[in-house]
This record gives sequence, structure tokens and C-alpha cells, in this order.
Amino acid sequence: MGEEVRFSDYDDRVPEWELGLPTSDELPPLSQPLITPELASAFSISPEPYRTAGDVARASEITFSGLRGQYSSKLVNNYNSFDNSRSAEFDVEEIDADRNDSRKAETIKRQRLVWTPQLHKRFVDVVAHLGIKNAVPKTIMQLMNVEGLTRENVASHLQKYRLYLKRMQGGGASEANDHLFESTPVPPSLKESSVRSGSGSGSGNVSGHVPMHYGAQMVPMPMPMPLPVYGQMSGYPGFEYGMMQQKDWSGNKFDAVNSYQRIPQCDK
DNA sequence: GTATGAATAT
DNA sequence: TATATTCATA
Repeated sequence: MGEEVRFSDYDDRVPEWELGLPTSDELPPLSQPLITPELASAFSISPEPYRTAGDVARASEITFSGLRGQYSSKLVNNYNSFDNSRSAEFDVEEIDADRNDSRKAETIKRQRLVWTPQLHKRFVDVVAHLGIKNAVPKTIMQLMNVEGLTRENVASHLQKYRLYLKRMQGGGASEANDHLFESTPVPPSLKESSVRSGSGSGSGNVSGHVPMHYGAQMVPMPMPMPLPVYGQMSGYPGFEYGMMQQKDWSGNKFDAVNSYQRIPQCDK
């Protein structure tokens, strides 16, 4: 407990140190194993457990609190609690993975995707900017740029979304409770007749017309979104809020909203 | 051969 | 119901 170097003394110099460092977008996510499970098993390396956004966020929190209170015993406690919660969450999955491994080494079990409102918004944004013509699963998937998201995931969701659009332009507006779909308003560009050149109706966006006959390449809209599987700072730089707000970034709130949810799956 | 989308399965 | 998987076909 001698010379105490307070972390806050350096807080204002951190941005200076960070100059030239890769941004979070350029780094592999913490939740992503460095080697694939197949490779790991091929070389008899015990595979890393999956890490949820919550796990990464908690670990980060521990790191930060550890840095701030170097000499407090908090760190130990936090570690313990982290370990406990983590193992509780992982146990099933690891067992499942082992079982899966023993029966067939190749098949990777993917968790059932849960379309959170955030994910769905991302989906709708991309579809809107592609136009109905180009909004096909592969392209959507690429533009959404969400790690772990498969073409099948998107195809399935797209199928449902199309049905929703059809149903809502035809029938009464509020028939069923599609909570998810209603969470993100349908962009005007998706309302059936795409060919409404000239005076586009006021689509909230001041930027107005979006000439999107282009391919998937240059679309300006989709900022790379951190995958839902891990805790990164936060989604859309430039959209939701300014990016310097890492303070609220810790913990549960984040992963509750912005992560895959793991649903134990029975083996077939 | 891949990608799509409707149908079907879980 | 929500998501996954299958399958005909483009």
C-alpha cells in the first residue's frame, strides 16, 4: 500500500497514447477464438469456450476495476464472481461441445439466432438501402456485417419479413403483434412501389434520396457493426451516439440487448 | 456448381 | 411462435 499511482491521473493522457493504435473495428473480437474449433481438435488442443458478450464485458470490467484499484481486494472477489457466473453459463455448452465432438468432429453447432431489435434494425436498414430488388439473403448478410450471421439466418428472417410486409400493406395495419417487426418502422422505400422517383415522400432522413442501384460495394450506410456475440463498445458509430461514451459500456445492460442468446439445444 | 425462396420441420 | 432446414428450381 505504498506509492499509489492513481489511474485517473492518466485518464486524460489515454487518447494520446491511443494514437495510431488499431481501432476496435480492426481487431479481432475478444470473444472470437484465435483458432477454429476444428483446428483445435485436430491438434488435440482443448478448445476455448465460447464467450458471450456478457463474458467479455465482465472480463473487461474486471480488468478496468483491477487497474483502478490495484491494491484493493476487489479484484479477487470480482474474479471469483466472474468465474462462477462464467462457468455456470458455460458448463452446458462445453459438455455439449464435447458430446458433439465425440460423435462427429466436424459438425459445428450453431446457436439459435435471436433477432434482437438491434439486429432487426440493422437488417431493415440494409434491406432498405438495397432496395427490394437487391435484397437477397447473401447480400443482406454481407452488408449487415455481423459476425456469425449466416445466409440461412438472413434468408429465414427475410422470408418472415416479406410476409410481414405483404400482410401489412394488404390487410389492416395492426393485426397481429409482431413485436419485433413493429419495433423498427418499415422504411418508405420498402413500401411496395419502389419506383417513385422525383418527390420522395419525406423520409425522416434529411439526406433524402438514396440512389441505390449500386451493388453491395460502396453502400455508405452500413458501418461495420460489431458482432452481437461479444462485447465491443457499441454499435453504430455515428448513429446512436458519439463514440467517446465508453462509460456506460460496461456490463449487463449491453449484453442483454445486443447479444445472441444461447439456447440449449438438444442433439438430434 | 451456388443462391434463392417457398414449404416444411423443430 | 421463432428460427432452422429442406428442396425444387433459377
